[in-house]
Amino acid sequence: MELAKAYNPQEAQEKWLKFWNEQGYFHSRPDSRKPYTIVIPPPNVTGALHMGHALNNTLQDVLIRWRRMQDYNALWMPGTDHAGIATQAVVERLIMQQEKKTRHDIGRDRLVKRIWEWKDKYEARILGQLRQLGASCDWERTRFTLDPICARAVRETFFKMFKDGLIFRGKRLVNWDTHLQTSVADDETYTEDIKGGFWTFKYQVKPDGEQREPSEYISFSTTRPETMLGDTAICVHPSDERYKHLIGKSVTIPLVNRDIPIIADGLLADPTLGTGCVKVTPAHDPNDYACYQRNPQIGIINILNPDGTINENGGKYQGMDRYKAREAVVADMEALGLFEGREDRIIPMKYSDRSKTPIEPYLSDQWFVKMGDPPASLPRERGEEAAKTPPADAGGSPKAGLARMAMEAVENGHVKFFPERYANSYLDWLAEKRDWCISRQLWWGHRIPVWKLSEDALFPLGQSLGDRLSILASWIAEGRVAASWGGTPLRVTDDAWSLLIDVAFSDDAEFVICVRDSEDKELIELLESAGFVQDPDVLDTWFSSMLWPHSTLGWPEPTEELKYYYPTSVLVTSRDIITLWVARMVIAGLYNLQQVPFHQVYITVKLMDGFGETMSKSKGNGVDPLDIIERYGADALRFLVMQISTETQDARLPVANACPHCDALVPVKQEHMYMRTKKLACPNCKQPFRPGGPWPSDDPELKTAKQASERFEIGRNFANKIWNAARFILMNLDGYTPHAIKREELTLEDRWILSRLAATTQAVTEQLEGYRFSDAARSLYDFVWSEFCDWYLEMTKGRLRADDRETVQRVLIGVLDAIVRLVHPVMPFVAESIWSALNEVAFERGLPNPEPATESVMIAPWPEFPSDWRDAGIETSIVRMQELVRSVREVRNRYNIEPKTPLDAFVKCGESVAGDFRTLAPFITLLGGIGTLDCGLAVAKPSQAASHVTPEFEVYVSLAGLIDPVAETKRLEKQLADKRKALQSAHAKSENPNFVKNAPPEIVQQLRDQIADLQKQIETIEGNIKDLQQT
RNA sequence: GGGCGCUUAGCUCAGUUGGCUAGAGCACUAGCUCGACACGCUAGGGGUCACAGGUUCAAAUCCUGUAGCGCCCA
Repeated sequence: MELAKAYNPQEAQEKWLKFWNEQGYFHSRPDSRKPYTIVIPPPNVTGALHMGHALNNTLQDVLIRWRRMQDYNALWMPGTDHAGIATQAVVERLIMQQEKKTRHDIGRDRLVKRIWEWKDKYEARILGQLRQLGASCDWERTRFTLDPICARAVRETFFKMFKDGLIFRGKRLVNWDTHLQTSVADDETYTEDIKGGFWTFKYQVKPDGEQREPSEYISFSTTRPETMLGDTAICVHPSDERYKHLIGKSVTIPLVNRDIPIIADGLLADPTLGTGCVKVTPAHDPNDYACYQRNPQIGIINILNPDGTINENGGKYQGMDRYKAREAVVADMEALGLFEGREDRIIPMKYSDRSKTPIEPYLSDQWFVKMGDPPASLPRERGEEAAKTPPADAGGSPKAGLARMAMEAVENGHVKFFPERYANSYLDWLAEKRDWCISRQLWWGHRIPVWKLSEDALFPLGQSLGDRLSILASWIAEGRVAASWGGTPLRVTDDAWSLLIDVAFSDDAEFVICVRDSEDKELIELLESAGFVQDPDVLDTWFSSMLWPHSTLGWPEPTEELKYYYPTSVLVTSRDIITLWVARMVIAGLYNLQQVPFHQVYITVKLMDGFGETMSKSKGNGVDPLDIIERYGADALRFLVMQISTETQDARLPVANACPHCDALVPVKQEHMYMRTKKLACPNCKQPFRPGGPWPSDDPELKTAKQASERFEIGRNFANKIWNAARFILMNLDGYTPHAIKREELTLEDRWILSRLAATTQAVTEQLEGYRFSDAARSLYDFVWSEFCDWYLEMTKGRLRADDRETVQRVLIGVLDAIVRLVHPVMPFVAESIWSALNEVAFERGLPNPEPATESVMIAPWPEFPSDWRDAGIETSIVRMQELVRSVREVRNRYNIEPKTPLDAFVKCGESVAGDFRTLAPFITLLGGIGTLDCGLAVAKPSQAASHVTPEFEVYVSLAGLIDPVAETKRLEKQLADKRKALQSAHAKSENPNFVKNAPPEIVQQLRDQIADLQKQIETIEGNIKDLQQT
């Protein structure tokens, strides 16, 4: 049988994806085997997958395919994330472009419908990309964070937390996007330096009531004068002598005619900056807000409407846009003679990534999850289930809050990070125990299941107060709702009811009810008809993502899957969501199930472009995995991913444009990014093209380049190398019969390759166990290419032409079979191609005893060989042979001698080395192109010869009539100088008495041996130089 | 500002707890169409391991500092 001359990745991908799918190999269901589970980090449905996703998912597939071969019941759970704000913003922008309408124009229901359509489209695209990559996900189980199963988990978790008092309502300074009119998370903003101003104003200090002092002024500077309208204090440093006497006095803000105090705060005011004195606007500046929290007596005033105009607190400026108000404030202050100056200044300005408009810090009502520990004096406020702590698997201390529980899971080793150092980011972040703001002013997401009593609907339930309370009490008792009043969860106890009544008549505190089941329509209707309205906000996307490891398995239903697959085995993700996602998943797992969601977390490297910049679509330095798969094949992409997955943080991937005319690769330069360059001339064919990038549409005039990177060639070449090794073997299988192999039938080189195979198999297994992907790729590459192909295959060529070739055929097939299995997790397509070809001609195969093969390599057992196959002696013999062969080849190359002209070689060496060489003589002569090979202690060196000296043998290649004594002498002298230098440093070391005293004996002995070898080699080379001069 | 990393050949990267004369792939140079493979074969050139100190018998490796770069958190 004969394979095609080169491996065709496209053909293989198409064929095997279909086959695997039809066979159902990706599907897993609980059985008696040990489970191995990975949940995919769900990609956002916002857009298509990029190389970073390809990297992350390749590694997961490698692990899944490998463990599946190890007879684990492997489940890879796929799915996608609704990615609240990102997806909504994309669709809103699209609608604006196409129809010039805002979300308010089209309304909530229609917008959400449009986003679902977007989601369907991109989900299909993303899952298609994963399939092309070869991802062996269990597609039948595909989930979406907004589907009914996940929604149920979200609802139940929210309800539980609400009931346990872990969810509360609070004020918070948020990043407000005045354009989209929503808050955005910190990671949805970016900062740019802009030209701004730095204004200095002064206020008159109010004299004390008793004393009548001459007027004194206090000066301060600001980059945002309009916020003056919301100032509630002037702040100085407590140690600042200039202002000490003013602390406790007050000033009047003339524009709104309000008195504010002068306070001291060492954290906010910096005496070395400007006037040393700052204004405090708690509602519109994070630092000022922190100051307010330390000094709550100063109060807090919000001056902005959601659209960025000034509200009623801004007095006569009400209704003005904030930037118009800034001008007006400056002008008015100047008119009052309180303006002292303005200078230009570069200011870091925070922008919303979604609308590209400036962010305003804005105080608003939000829902939070409490992360800290409950106060020691209070009983643990947890539901019955969670109260069973400490969790069986997590070692949570009984009084731990959510953050503390998750920290303990890592501290106690229930969750391990690879590389270990990432545990620090996790622990540091959790240690802050900052409450988590979970509400988002969006329409796309899980709606917050809380109903509030509207202000004008008092006493809504039933006829009398008693009826109302008993209805509510019965709902709470049935577990259908949880309620809170003024932030205090209500329980059906006498004490709690009396508390309720107190609060109800004393305060305007909010009365809120959380409904457990979205299908409890009757109850919801009753609530709404009684004047309750549902909170319009949705939950932060991470609230549903944190449940992913158990929501996908059907929680809160006690499913068979949940019991079998949870906790999962490992999470593979990127380091920038350790806090946002990983930590919260641990929290959710412990809270809902008392068990960690995964035992190990592998953090992948981050991909950079050739300039060390992170890849992004907007820069145009990103790469579409499908372009790479099309150009180099999925196996090539996957191999590169393995190769760059080292323990360090970043991996650079220089990107090039593939010329659409001649296919030459043109490196991407920084000036091409961000669509800055519209047209490039190909340096090869001189034709113009448009560089790849985030272009919104095709250009009919100018073809756009696809992106590529030379670095994928290594994987493509490697796949082809394996393919051709298989091709060679399959061409030489005439007369193959399966049979057990006896050790005594094996030749030296057979035992060598089996020794190396056993070593490689063990190494790769250990490397995968330790997530050392790059090392595993290297082990495979070196063994297959540099040992099996370069040497062993060459050594079999003579034997395959001889009559007694059964043994070598069996060894060849056996090693190939093992290679294909070892390579399969990384390069499944080329592996399956070779496997199926082998199945046709050598269905029964394997070492040491042949067995019928499985129908697919996917379900073949992972190789494992007896450790006594390792043979250090034989490995040394072969290494020695390789050096001999290389030294002869080197002479041939140096003298430019035709490959066909045989060279005579004389090897002076000890008897045991000579014995090895004689055994291997057929290969040495073949591989080195040697005519006569003479070895032994008594070998005479030829008069005109090139020489090569090693500690164990000296080679002389006869060069009668060809030798150039001058050049040869020069070369030997260079060698001599190197050896002498090495000897000198070795001597210096060995003569140091401390070395002998302190170094381990084997190191000392090693050095002595080395010195002896060097001395002998130096003598020999000196002799050879002398001989050369005599010819 | 705090934390975590990185800096080794022209480029991209290895270098496991300090221990032979620092490696690989690509690129480069020279030579090979000999039936597995030009996505290849053979050989070669190329590095003061960012810099400055220190610890040690011994430092690319450990410590301190400096410079540059990246990421996370504030």
